[in-house]
Amino acid sequence: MSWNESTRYQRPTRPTYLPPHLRDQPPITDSISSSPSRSPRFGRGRGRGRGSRTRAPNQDRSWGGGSGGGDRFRETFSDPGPGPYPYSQSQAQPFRSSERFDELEVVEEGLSNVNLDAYDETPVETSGFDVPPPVTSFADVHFSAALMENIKRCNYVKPTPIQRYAIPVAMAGRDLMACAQTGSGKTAAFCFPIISGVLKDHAKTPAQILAEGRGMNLNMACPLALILAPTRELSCQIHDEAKKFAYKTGVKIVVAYGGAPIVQQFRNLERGVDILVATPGRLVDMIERARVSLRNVKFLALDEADRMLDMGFEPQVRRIVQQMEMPRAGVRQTMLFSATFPTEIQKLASDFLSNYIFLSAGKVGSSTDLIAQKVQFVADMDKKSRLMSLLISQRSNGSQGKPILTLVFVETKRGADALQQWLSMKGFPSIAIHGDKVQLERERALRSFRTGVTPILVATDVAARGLDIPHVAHVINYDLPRDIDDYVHRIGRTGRAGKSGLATAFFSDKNAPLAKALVELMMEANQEVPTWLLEYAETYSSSFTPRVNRSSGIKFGGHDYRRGASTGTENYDYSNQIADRRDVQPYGAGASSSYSCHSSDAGYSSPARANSFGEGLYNHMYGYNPVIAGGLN
DNA sequence: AAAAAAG
Repeated sequence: MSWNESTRYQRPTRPTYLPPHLRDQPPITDSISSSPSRSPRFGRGRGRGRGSRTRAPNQDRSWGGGSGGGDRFRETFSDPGPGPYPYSQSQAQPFRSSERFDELEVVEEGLSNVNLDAYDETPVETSGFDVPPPVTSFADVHFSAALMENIKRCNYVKPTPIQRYAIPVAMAGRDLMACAQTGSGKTAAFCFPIISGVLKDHAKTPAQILAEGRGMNLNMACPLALILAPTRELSCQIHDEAKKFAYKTGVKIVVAYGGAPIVQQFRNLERGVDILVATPGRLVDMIERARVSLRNVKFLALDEADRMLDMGFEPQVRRIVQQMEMPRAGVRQTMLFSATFPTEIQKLASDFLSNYIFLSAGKVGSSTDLIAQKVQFVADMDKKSRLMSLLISQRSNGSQGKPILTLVFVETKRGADALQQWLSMKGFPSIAIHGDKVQLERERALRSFRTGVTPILVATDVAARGLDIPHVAHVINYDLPRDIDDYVHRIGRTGRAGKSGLATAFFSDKNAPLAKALVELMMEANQEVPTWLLEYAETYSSSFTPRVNRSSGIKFGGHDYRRGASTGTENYDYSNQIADRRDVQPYGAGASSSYSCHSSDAGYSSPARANSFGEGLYNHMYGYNPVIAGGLN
């Protein structure tokens, strides 16, 4: 890196005396560059020299050694080490989270064991003005050496489709609305460019920074980037992941969310923050207390953006984005990511964007055919026994004695507790997570599930979106959601990072409104649809749905709504699609199946394909149990 | 009639 550290402007992060005549002024004096450096609280902790003193003593600096420790690092990192369960790799330490979340498993494997070829065939749609061309490798992007090193450390070998397209767009400073299948690496797609952007900002001279009118602020954090997420756990996860990407770059990342002591989070902010990851409520609180200002935000990312803009969240998010000190669209860079993007939400979201590029990676509907989807008709009163049958048979088919991580979604918080207690009573090690639990319990539940201590997690939709829990082999929709988008996100907790997974849904009478959308989604993903479900779909849609209905029809987005706009004086460049080959490794030992497929019609796969490996996994888990196998469909 | 997000 060529910047001269001694002349770098260090943004203040702690109440520091500033002569009144310098406040909120762009002073020319060089006292700015020398004054901050005297304070040990200043600086961004570049990992050496003065910066390292600013690190919290409990921050994890024990691994990785110096810049020459790369090889040793890789060795440690790729070895999960001994543990009760093979996924306890966070205990190998390389990217252990710091501070109070060091107990939260950071099991994100980068995309190390991942079969990236599974994504090669993904069709990608792009639209908007002057779409920057995709890259084929991270090396094609102009990332700084430190960031590139971290990308390697995380074992990111090559970019996923969404990363190939989104990263150049983001690096070009363009606004972005991105729709990509669950588990395909969205977090990295916005984190890499943001970290890169922050690094470029760090390289600026004091004069450049002051010329932008960015003054010092007493006791008020002014992050350069803001990442919003809909749940506390997701914001933690993004924080943990972003920290790995920013390791030893000096980029400071802080997380803020409710249910945890705000003072601790203030303390974290005081140490300096470049990138703030937050849930909306806590962020608003902090802004109102004048401990955070959004005035310097240059990068805004909304993860699960469609959720952030749905009915419950929209006012809060709109307030943050439009009514606080946030620079307006076009001044800041805004990136919205989700696996689903209903048209109505796209319209709302376009308020936040300026001349944006729309990306859609994955098949229409954004469900993935890496997930084998099964639907069983189960009357409500029979659900418990059916669940038990499923669990018993997969228990006996577990590979090598390892528990099969099973995520069971229910409708209500009370229902989650009740089912979990019943399961525990019946001898199934399980734990529940929902929004009525105190934060510590929520985190404990997640950890206990991740590590396999309780291989069954009963959850509400709090766990439906974004959470990356490696090795979830089975998602059971004990209660189906009302909204097909939620279904897409729920089943997306399995089949992540190129692995295949299984999703089983219990469909009861009251789910009739979902039938049509479910059928369309399953057909899109080349899943076998039971005939009774087809009948449900037809019956319900003909007699109960006079016209296009909220819960029927494909509404996940996957296409730029501007394409359909009749006001189109603009010329969009549509449908840039790629197709290649794929190989898939399912979870579990015995049942690997792979294939390759060349497709010329832009990635729409043959019906036989998805089922071929889906059935492999399915048979692996259930094929030996005639009772269960016979009871399906 | 649900869940989530501030306390």
